This record gives sequence, C-alpha cells and structure tokens, in this order.
Amino acid sequence: MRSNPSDEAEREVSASLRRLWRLPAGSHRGRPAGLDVDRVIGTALELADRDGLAGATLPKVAEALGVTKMSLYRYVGSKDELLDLMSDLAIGPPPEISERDGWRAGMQQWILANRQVYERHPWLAHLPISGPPRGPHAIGWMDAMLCALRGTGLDWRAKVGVLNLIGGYVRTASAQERQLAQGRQEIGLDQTQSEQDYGRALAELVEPGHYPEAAKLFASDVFRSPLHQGTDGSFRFGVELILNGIDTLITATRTG
Amino acid sequence: MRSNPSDEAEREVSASLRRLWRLPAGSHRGRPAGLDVDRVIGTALELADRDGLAGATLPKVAEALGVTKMSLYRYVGSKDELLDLMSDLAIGPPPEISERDGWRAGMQQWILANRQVYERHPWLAHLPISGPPRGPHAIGWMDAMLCALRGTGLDWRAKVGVLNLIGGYVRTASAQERQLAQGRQEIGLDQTQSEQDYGRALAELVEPGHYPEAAKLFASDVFRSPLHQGTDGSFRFGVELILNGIDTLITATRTG
DNA sequence: CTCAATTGGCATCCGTGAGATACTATCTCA
DNA sequence: TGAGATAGTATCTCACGGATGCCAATTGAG
Repeated sequence: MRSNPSDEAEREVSASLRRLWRLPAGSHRGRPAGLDVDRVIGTALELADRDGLAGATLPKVAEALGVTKMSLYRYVGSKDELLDLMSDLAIGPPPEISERDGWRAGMQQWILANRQVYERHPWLAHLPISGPPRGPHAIGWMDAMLCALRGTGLDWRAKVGVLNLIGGYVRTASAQERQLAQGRQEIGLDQTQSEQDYGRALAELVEPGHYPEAAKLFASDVFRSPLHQGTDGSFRFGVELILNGIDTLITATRTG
Repeated sequence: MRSNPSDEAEREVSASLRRLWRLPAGSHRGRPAGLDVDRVIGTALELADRDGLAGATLPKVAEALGVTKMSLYRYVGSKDELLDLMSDLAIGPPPEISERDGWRAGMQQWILANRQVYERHPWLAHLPISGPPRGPHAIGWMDAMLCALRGTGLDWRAKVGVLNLIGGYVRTASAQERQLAQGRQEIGLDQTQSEQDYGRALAELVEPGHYPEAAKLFASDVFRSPLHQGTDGSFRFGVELILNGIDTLITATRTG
C-alpha cells in the first residue's frame, strides 16, 4: 500500500529542505555518523571545481571520501539533491552592499560579486535550473539585492522581477563565456581566435540572400576586432542596459 | 601516430557544421543510406516533445526508427551533436517581422514567437548552452532580430549585445516556468498552489534577523496572491524592462 | 558482366553512472 | 546488558554512450 503521494512529496520536500538549511536531526541514538553533509558536499564541490561537473558523480565523491557510494545516500538523498546542496554552498554568503551610494551602485556591487562566484565555480552556471532560490545562501543573495532596492519605491512584484532578470542574466552570460573559453582550450586556440574562427566559418555559410542582416554582421569585423574581445565588455553592456531599464521603471513608478 | 589535434578538431567542426547546414556529401558509391539526418533528428525531436529530454537518447531514437543504436552514429556523430541538430530543427524558421511598426513592435513579435517555440518544445530551454548560434534556423532568428533593429542606429556590437540579452532572457524565463510547471504536476498540486507552498515553506525558514528584506517579501502576499499567478505577467515585466533599456540606449546613441 | 572498392547496418563488448535491496557493524538508551 | 536505532557495505539491476569489428549491399571501373 502506497501512502498518499501528496504526503510523500511533502515529506520529501521537507527532508531536502532540512538538509539544505542544516536543521538538526532528531535522534542521537545508534551508530554515530562518520561523515556529515558538509564534508560530502564540500568534497563534491572541490571535485567539481577541479574536474567540472563530470567530476562530481556519486562514485567519485565516495572514493574521495574513502567510503562506498551508497553511504552517501544517507546524506544527500539523490544526485539532484547533491547538486542543489553544492549550489548553495558554492554561491556562498552574499556581498556586503552599502546602501548609501544609491541603488545603482548597490546593484553593480551585487552583479560583480555574483559574476565572481561563477568565475570561481564555472560549473555552477551550467547546472539545470532548479526553480526559485531555496537555500540559505541563495536567500541571502536575494536579501542583499532586495536591500539594494529598498529605497527605490518599487513594489515586491517588481523587485522579484528585477531579481529574476538580473540573476538570470549574470548566470547565462557567465555560462556562455565559460562555454567559449572551454571551446577555445579544447581546440588549443588562443584567446580571440575562437571567435574569429566562428565568424569566418559562418561568414562562408550565411548567404546575403537568405540572411541579409546577419550576412552583413558576419561580413563586418565584430568577431575579428579586438574590441569585441574580452567578453567583459559585452557583459557590462547588458548590465548597463538592464540598469537603465530599471531606472526608467523607477522614475515611472515615482511620477505615475 | 595521431594527426595534428588542430587538424582533427577543424575537420570535426567542419563535419558537424556540414550536417547542420545539410551540405551534400561527397561520394555516391556504396550502399545507399536507408536513413537521413532529417529522419533521425525528426524522430528524436518527437520523442523529446513527448517524453522530455530523457526520451531522446540514442537507443530510444534507434528503437523508434527500427534500427540499432550504432547505425545512428553514421548520421549524428555523437550525442551532443544530436542535441545540436535537434535544437536547430526545433527552433524552426523565424517569424515574419514587419518593420513598419517600429523596432519595439518588431522585438515584441520576435520575443512572442520565440517564447512559443519554448512552449512547443519545453526541453529546448533546458539544454546545456552550446555557444553562439550556428545552425541555419538559429541564424535565421538572429537575422530576424537584426532586421527589427535595422532602423535603430545601433552599431553591430550593441545589436549583438541586445540579441544575447533577449535570447537569454526568453530562454531562462521559459526554463524556469517549465520547471515550476513540472514541479507542480509531479506533486499533483493545482496551478497556483506550488508557489503558495514555496512561499509558506520559506516563510518559516527565513528569519527577519538574518534576512530582513527577504523576510518581509515572504511575509507579503506576493506568492499567495493571484496577481503573481500566471508567470506570463512576470515574463512581460522583464520584456518591457529590457525594451525600455534598449530605448534609452537608442536615444542616447542618437543624441550622443 | 564482373569484381573490388566503398559505404550502410548490425552484434557485441566495455566502462560508467544512478539507484534499490538486503545485509552487517556499531552505538545509545533503557 | 541487550534491543532498537542508526551507519556503512556488498551486490544487483538497468540504462546510457561509445568503440570495434564483421557482414551485406551497391555501384562504378575495367
């Protein structure tokens, strides 16, 4: 006889949330544990930082810890939960944001810090998206941005929208950068040659008849010039664009 | 003796690009092929639409086609390339965008159409990001947006930035929506109850001491009110914000 | 017309990963 | 001190991606 699926799901959610938030377990009887959640996800994080996501499999984590892989299921429940826990650990505590310099400076601090997180843990941006923030660190970052937006007069709905938008942008931009970087190093090209290769290969395929504007783009020197190099410029372009959008939203809210 | 890795990589890239763009093969001798790339990725796409990304494995595609899985390697080269090919097929041809109504209307058409693509193929947004657009359809979408931006006076660098930003936004927003939806249906909750659950569970964990603003957020009714329901509103919020940012960029470019 | 080169398709094998079950080892509380 | 609870292990299943090698079919050159 199976229990009510709703009950089951709720219990499951609670269990993973309990682990995420490090709520103490109930009993102290029985054989004492040789490991704990933090050691498990800590070594998993080290492996992921060193070997990428492929290095953070349950067998490999278990081997690094000197136990069998099935032991880990006492601590993480499933592979997906391991990734969830790793995410929150990797994000780390949010930056201290000074609210004195205005919301825009605060947002820039947040974005810069968030970007550095993805630089430190390149695998993080490539995880499958697992819904809204749930872990303590993720909520901390959420809180930090909400603090930066405190004086803007936006309502909660708008603030959540901004949070989603910016978080998503930093994530995808970091992921794409990482993708390009590892594409480069796999082939063994130097810094800018990969983009040049991309531009050159596509320039041959993109016919002006079918793709008038795209053909002009690939015929231009955007992918060849060193200006476009250092995708950092491209990243900041998007940031400023979004911040400008927020700005008009704020003024519209104040005047409207 | 291994060949030069650079040569090898270049040949490999060319082969996959050739398949992506359906360039004709060289020879006509030997046993004629019983399959072709389009049939393979077509059934793979059907399986993915029906069963999600988990349904589009090489063995399952082979079974659906009535061949063994190793036959497919004559057509797709690897699992990653299969996903690449599927992506471009799923994206499909870009929408016809009328340039008469101004860039903003054109962008909205593009965004709406792109969003519908992700609705039709929910797995598409969950694919690992594989660099800038390379396939013929992807280039077509690129071209369509560039056409919509033709009269704006932006330079190529800015247009590419806008392209990245908007494409990434639609993608992640769709992915998150899908994530929420399938989380709902797995547990068996109705439309809005999942978000309510999220808000309630987090409200218990988020202490005002540690997370002052986030605590206020979860104490508010944002996740409970039907206003926030239908993430469509949230999606359009982000769209308008980005479009406003583009607007200020355009006027700044014109006046500057 | 024939045969060899060329190409498509299949059987078999391997390594890896996630996960389930059933078992043993160890500790704490009564 | 023993009984129940908890930690860790041994072993199994299943699925996936990928490599190798063989056979079959077909076609073009002589």
